[in-house]
Amino acid sequence: MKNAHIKLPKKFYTQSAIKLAQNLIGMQINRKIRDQIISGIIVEAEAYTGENDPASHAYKGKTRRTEVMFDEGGKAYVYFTYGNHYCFNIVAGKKGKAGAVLIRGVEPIQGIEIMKKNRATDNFYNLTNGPGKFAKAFGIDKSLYGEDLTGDLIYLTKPSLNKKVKVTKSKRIGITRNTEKLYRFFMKDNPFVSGSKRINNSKNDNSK
DNA sequence: TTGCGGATGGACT
DNA sequence: GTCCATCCGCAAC
Repeated sequence: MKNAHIKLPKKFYTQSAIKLAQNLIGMQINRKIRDQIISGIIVEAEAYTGENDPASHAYKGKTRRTEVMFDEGGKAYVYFTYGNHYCFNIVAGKKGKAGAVLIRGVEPIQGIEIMKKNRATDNFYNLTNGPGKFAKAFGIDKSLYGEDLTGDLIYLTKPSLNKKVKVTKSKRIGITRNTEKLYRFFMKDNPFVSGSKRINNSKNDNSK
């Protein structure tokens, strides 16, 4: 099988969560299920540093749930929230230092029929425009906790088309602590960014 | 052992 | 626009 894409090296993930979040925008994420590949471009991500970030799960220290966040960057941190939803994070930084990047929005480019099946919807623009939606569309669950992102099950690549990406930053979403920090990064004007609600076939201006 | 908060999404009005 | 289902990890007792 031809591999036009090159996997991002382990070293890429050892940068800080904040830098990693910015640099992940525009990268391609690939998921292999059985013999099928699902992939998409990351358009939205949030950084969670361990220290001095009360919004981070790792803020209170290492626990069984968060221990992978203290490991070396380049692994998957998957957690379950609100009883219904999985969220997928990429561990950042060096071993011993906590940090992770939450993937919030992805633009589908391959395996779209599988995503529609996983999400049980036909609405293309509603497949992956949110952390829980993305995880479900990509078949992500706790079995991927700690999975190496340079492996085969789920891995990141640099797209062959290396377009210049416009990255905007804002406050993070859905948290109650440390909300002022501008740790959320996203691709401007991309319909798969989660902030804009109610996206239909016709794009209305987001008045808010 | 119990109680509770949470980095959400979907159904419904 | 509003409300609510529903699981896991953690702290307290």
